Amino acid sequence: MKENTNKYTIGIEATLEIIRGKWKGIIVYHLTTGRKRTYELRKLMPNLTQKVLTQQLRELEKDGIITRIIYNQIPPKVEYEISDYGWGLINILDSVCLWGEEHLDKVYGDKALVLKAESDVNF
Amino acid sequence: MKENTNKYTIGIEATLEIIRGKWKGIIVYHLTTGRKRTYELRKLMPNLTQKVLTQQLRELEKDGIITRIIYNQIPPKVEYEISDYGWGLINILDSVCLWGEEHLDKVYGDKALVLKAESDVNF
DNA sequence: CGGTATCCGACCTGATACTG
DNA sequence: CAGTATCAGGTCGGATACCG
Repeated sequence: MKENTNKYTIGIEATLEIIRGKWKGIIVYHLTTGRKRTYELRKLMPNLTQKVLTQQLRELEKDGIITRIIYNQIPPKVEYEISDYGWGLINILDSVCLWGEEHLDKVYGDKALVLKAESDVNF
Repeated sequence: MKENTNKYTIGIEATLEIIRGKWKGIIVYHLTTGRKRTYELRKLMPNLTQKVLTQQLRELEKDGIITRIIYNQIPPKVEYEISDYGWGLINILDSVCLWGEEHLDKVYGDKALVLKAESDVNF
């Protein structure tokens, strides 16, 4: 059943719904550097299991954030890419990320900066 | 035990962690219109139980987003207010909200606009 | 009035095994 | 290589009852 369709009161809820998934932020982050194959994503996120990865990718696809490109061949090949629509969200989230990093600085001090240095992109 | 201190890889994770709670967005939203007493918040969000409200407020407080003002008196009086630090986040989230609203338009069409009209503030 | 304690169910995530 | 199925564990939110 579950007719719990209590829709959002404010825009933030809608956005949150989309990136709430534990890994979605990181997945999208990795896609900002370019189209990726499934196993590439797996290598980039070793702690993320196949199942959950697929799951989260499906949701992101459903929300129109990413595009799934299927090469019909053997062995299978699938690539994921941020859609034009998705880029709109990402550009916005960029400032959120900056805030988040500053927040980390405040809360954890320098420790938080370690990982930051590992990437060029902010998001 | 649980030494799962796998800290964030990117800023977005930190921010998400803060507003991930199901009600946090809405709570903060209501506080944007000014300092509120506990029972005022409860009236504004009838579907939110006392326990969860307190819970989410505590977390927001821990993260420095809101301030808890305790009047030491009988009967008790407590007020919640967005901190200066919290406003920093909110200003940023504002553009996220706009995106969210547009997303709603895209996904649900006009239906999504109903609630939008009920408030002056974007967030 | 504001908050804590306890219990429970739903959901989300993860481990493992298997399919085309 | 990419994805599905199944099952188990943890976390979160919600209902209820009680305390200062």
